[in-house]
Amino acid sequence: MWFRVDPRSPTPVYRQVVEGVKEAVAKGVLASGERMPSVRELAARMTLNHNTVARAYQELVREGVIEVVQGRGAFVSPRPPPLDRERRVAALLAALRPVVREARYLEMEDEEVVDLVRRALADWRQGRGGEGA
Amino acid sequence: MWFRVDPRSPTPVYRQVVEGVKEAVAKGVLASGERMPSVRELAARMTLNHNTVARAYQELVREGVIEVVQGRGAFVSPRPPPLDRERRVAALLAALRPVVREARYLEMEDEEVVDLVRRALADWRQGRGGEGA
Amino acid sequence: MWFRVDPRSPTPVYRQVVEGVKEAVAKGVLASGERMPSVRELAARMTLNHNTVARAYQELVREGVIEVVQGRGAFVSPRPPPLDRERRVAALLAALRPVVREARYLEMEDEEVVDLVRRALADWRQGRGGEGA
Amino acid sequence: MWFRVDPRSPTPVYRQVVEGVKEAVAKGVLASGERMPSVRELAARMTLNHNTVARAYQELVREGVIEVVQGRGAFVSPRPPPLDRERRVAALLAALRPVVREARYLEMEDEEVVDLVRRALADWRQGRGGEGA
DNA sequence: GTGGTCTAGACCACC
DNA sequence: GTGGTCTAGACCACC
Repeated sequence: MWFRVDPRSPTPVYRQVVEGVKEAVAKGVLASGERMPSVRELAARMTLNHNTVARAYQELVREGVIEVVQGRGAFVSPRPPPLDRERRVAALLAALRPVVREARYLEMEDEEVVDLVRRALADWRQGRGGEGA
Repeated sequence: MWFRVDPRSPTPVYRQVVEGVKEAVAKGVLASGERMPSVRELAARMTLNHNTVARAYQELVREGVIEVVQGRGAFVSPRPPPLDRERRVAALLAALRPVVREARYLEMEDEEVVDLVRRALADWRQGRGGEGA
Repeated sequence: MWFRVDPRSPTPVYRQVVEGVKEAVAKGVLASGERMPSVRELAARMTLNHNTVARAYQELVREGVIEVVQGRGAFVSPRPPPLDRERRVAALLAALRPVVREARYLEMEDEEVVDLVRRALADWRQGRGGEGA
Repeated sequence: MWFRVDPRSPTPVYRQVVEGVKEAVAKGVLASGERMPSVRELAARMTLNHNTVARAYQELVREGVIEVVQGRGAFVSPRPPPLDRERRVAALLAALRPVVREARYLEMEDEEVVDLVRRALADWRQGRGGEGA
């Protein structure tokens, strides 16, 4: 599969599936319009409960990552339209809050934080951004 | 109080208290060595149960943010020693992963992400980093 | 159960549960990977509150003794990796301090102390290491 | 003073005083029959509450480490008679239990544990066994 | 069914 | 007065 799931992680399994799929899309492993495996197929392949995978798919639909066509299966969505994107950028900004808070607690300089971000971006590119939640 | 708590948030209330206190320390609202309100007083002021606050204090002790003196109360710690800091920087890097993942999913350029981070850092400085958990 | 708990002991009950479980693992009563009784089941069997047992389990997770799998229960961990072990040896050394102090107060010779330790190790092997906290 | 006390330690202050005095006796800093400072004097010198020191003295009497002579003050006891000693050796053996338990959990060999004990004994002799509880 | 969290209220050791 | 622990009972997310 394009990602792994750790049942011992504190992040719910269904959430890990959601993130795993998004990551696969981000990395181009799953292309726009590509057909997703069925809920039961993915569940079988990853030895997960199909209810768990179903819930993940629901969430992915809600987040606009995939689309379900009646009786024909699920497909990777085209990239979200600009408006939606704005909302996501806002979400990203919100996601940065705990990071900034911790950085401030550690009395890090702005540039130190920025350097760390660049490093995180580079890590990802080198494929080292592979697992975990 | 220096922070708010949302009982309907998925993050547990005691965790929100932990983050709230760390944020207060980061912002200088709580100074090194300053006396914390007693567990019961904070609980009363925030209309939480004393057990919930006690758990938060224990977590804060474990994270080195506060220190408890026998029957006298809790006090804000002096800043964590540099060694401890290293471990925290690593934690910060880990905290950046989901952010990077989302950014990649949004097909943002590195510099776009960096700009967003700079904005988040600036927002904080302007005191707009005030609420949420 | 594989251990007993003394509600009047100065060591908190939840701590006694932690030690009891570690002892069971050390003795092989609980094998690596084995499923732990559920929090509520153990609580019922020991006539403790489920909260107390839950706290013990959380502590055991933190110490790497058990692992919790989402909605399926807790399991005994594989043995801690060597690195972690180093830290534990240090802890063991620290735990020896009060023993040494008492021995010195009793004016015991080094070899007397060592003999006592050998005896304690043997006692354990003979299963006489069974009770107390 | 012959020892220090850490108010932030989880071990009660009065207990630290007890251990501190025993350690001083063990090290010969306080000799048999020597006069102890009065409760209030020791409290003043260590900036502790006199109630705390009083409690420690009570405990020291109970353990046979010091003796109080009506109106004349407290004195370091002569070393405990052999019978008493036996009881203490038993106590020492009991104190070894948690150490043995942890060692067993770590799957340490007997000789490894013995070596660690020798090291702890040597550490003490080199005066490195000075503080902490 | 499984663990995790929270309130409510009591009790305890320590200072 | 201060933090720590425990029982009782309710509720929740996850699988």
